[in-house]
Parts: sequence; structure tokens; C-alpha cells
Amino acid sequence: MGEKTTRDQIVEAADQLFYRQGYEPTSFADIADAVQISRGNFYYHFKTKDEILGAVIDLRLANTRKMLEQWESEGEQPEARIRRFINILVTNRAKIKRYGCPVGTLCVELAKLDHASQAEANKLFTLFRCWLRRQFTLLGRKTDADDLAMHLLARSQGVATLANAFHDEKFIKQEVKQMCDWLSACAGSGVRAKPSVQSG
Amino acid sequence: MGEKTTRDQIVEAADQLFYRQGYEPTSFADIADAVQISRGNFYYHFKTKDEILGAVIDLRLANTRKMLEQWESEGEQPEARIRRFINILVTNRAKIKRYGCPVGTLCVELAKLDHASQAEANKLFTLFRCWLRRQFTLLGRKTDADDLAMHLLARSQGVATLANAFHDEKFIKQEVKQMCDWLSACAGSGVRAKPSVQSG
DNA sequence: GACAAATTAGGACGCGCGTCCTAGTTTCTT
DNA sequence: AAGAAACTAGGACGCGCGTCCTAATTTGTC
Repeated sequence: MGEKTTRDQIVEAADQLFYRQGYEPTSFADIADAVQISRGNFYYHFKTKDEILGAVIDLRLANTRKMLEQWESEGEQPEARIRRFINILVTNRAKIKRYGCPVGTLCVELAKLDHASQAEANKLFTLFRCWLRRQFTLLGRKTDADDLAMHLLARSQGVATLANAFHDEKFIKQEVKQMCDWLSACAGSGVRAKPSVQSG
Repeated sequence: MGEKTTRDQIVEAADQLFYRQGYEPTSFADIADAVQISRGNFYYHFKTKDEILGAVIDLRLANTRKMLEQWESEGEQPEARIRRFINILVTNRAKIKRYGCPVGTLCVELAKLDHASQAEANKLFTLFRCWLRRQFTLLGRKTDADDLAMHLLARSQGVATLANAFHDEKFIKQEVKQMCDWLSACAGSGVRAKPSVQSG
């Protein structure tokens, strides 16, 4: 029923803790405490810390895929879909202000640790990238769809990082508005050579 | 004379290691090994890990200040100065690809650790922010200078994060070009209400 | 050359970590 | 009801960490 398996509870608790504290600083004990189980029980489900990281990444990948598919199946125009992506920043602004972007901060940390799951975590970025690319293609920007996707990803990342550093939610809204304007211009301009310029 | 004090050697080694591995994952032993001194000697100069973090941040603040002052004193136009800022991404592209932005990644890590030196590290961002704001003001963008400064900071951050995740230097050059175009438009348009839109 | 101050070496400490084990309990299957 | 399988509890291990101490050595001063 409403009951979740112990394993799922562990993965979800780890997901939250990794987001809030980071992967390395989060200990087995932290997670076991959060789920209120013994470390022995924990060990039954996950033998190593890497293993649980893998499970957390898989969970995030699955959730992200689900979200993107839903956005795609709701019959909107590609422009509106991309706008949904941009608006995640606003929806999650409180958490972003406190903990940054869940994808970006994890990838940054794993890159520094030179961790084996780096590539796996980067798939989260790739997921968004490919989805955005498809939307831009549908928008008629065949030749530069990938550039536009990367551009938008980068801007979102930057906004999240700075909102976190300066603890500033207003900045998020401001930049989101600009990104939406940029998107409108993108959509209106049909096929072009490159992402080009905004005038300030 | 070429001889640096042990203390300076420690701080510089820590600076590098914190950048490459992150603060938490870097141990006293790592730093002592890099400088080839004993842990006891290390302890003579720095009693705690927080203390050395403070010294590293101070070093970065001093170096950054020096750099910005130099850019300002070399008699260029504000637009050219801002272009210098943007071009750090290209100059340091190899390191950024491997380790990300030294400022952004440190601030992200300290935020997750909820570390006491968080505010101190954020001064690095503030340094750039204020410097950029001044340049935009000189450019005639009095009313939105700070917005433009934040906008540029965010884009740089995003580019660094994604270049790191995707191990892509070409992306850096691409985005730098766009930022320079954006800057030209900024400079050309005189006083305006807000950063506004780029057309794709 | 003598004495103090600055510097260096290297080991000791307690703690928390990831990991692992074994014994107990619950749940499932028939 | 019985036996197997799934699950849980809680302690033990070795290691590396940040920290701290004391003794040796170098450097500076008169």
C-alpha cells in the first residue's frame, strides 16, 4: 500500500542527503539515521557507498525521464515545453537557493573526486540536453538545435549557482524572464546559423 | 630570493589541491606531501583545516583584486575590460574542462558543507560582481549595471560547469563568442531598462 | 660561542568512517 | 506447522582523518 520498501526509503533518503550535504560528506550513518534503520540492515541492501550512489543516480534518471516524457505527451507546442524546462528554476527556487542545482552540484563533486560514477551522473545532463535539442529541432532550428540546448542548459546552471551563492531568489525570476524572452525570439526567427546575440 | 616561505608554499599547494580535489577530500597529509614537509611542521603554521582554507581564500581574493586592478589600470575602454573577463574562460579552458571554475566549485562545496567560511568565499564572486558593475556603469548602463554584471557572471559559471561535465573546450569558445557579441550589443545600446533578449 | 626564538620532524591520540560478520526475527511457500 | 528465504539488528575491524605534543634542529642576536 502506501508502504515503501526499505530499499526505496534508503535511496530516497540518500537522494535528499546527497543533494543537501553532498555525496562525500554524507555517511552511511546519516542515511541509516534518516530512515531509522540499523547500519547492518543498510548493509544488507547496499554493500558499498558507490552502490547507493548508483541507485540514487538511477532514481534521478528515471524521475527525470518520466518528467520529460510527461511534458512531451501533454500535447503542448515545443516552445511551451521548453518554457516548462526554464520554469523549473522558479518552481524549485527555494531549494536551489539553499542547495543549488541537484544535477550540476553532483556532477561538479564527482568530477573533483574523479569518481567512477561520473559518466553515469553526466547522463542527467545528457538527458536534458537531448530533450531540449529535440524541442529546438521541432521549433525549426535544425542546424543549431544542440547549440541552443547547451546554451540554455548553461544559463540555467549559472543561474542556479549564483542564486545559491548570493542566496537570491529574485535573481532567478529575473533571469528566467530573460530566458523566456530569448526563447520567444528563438522560436520566432525560424532557421538560423547560430544562437547569436542579445542586445542587453 | 626565489625561495618562498614554507607558509606560502603550503597555501599555494592547498590552493591547487582544493581546486583539483575539493576542500573536504583534501587532507593535511595531501598538502604536506605536496610541499614535502612533515605534518608537525604543517601544524606549526596552521592549527586547523579551516585556518588554511581561510588563508587560501585570502590568497585568491588578493590575486583576483590584483588582476582586476591591473585590467583597470591599463587604460582600456570598459568594454575591452569586460571582454578580458569573458576571455578568462578561453585562457583557462584546459583547467576549466578538468576542474571547473575555481570560484564556483568552491562556493558550491562550502554551501553544501554549510561551512563557516562560506561568506568569505562568496566575496570572490562579489569582487567580480562589483568590478563588472563598475565597468557596465562606465559603459553608460547605470540603471541595470548590476543586473548585467550578474547576468554575465551566471553565464560564465554555466559555461564552466557544462564544459567540465561534458569535457568540451569547443563549447567554451562558442559561448565566449556569443558573450562577446552580447557585450557589443550592450555597449552599443546605451542606457536601457533591462538586460533583455537575444534572438538565437 | 651562547642563548633564545623560530622552525621542523615524527609519532600519538581519539574519532568516525566504510566495511563486514553473525545471530536473531519476520515473511513467504507449501 | 515447518522449513527456507528474506530481512533486520548491532557490534567489530582496520584505516585515515584532524589534532596535538614533545624533542630535535636551525636561525637570529649580542
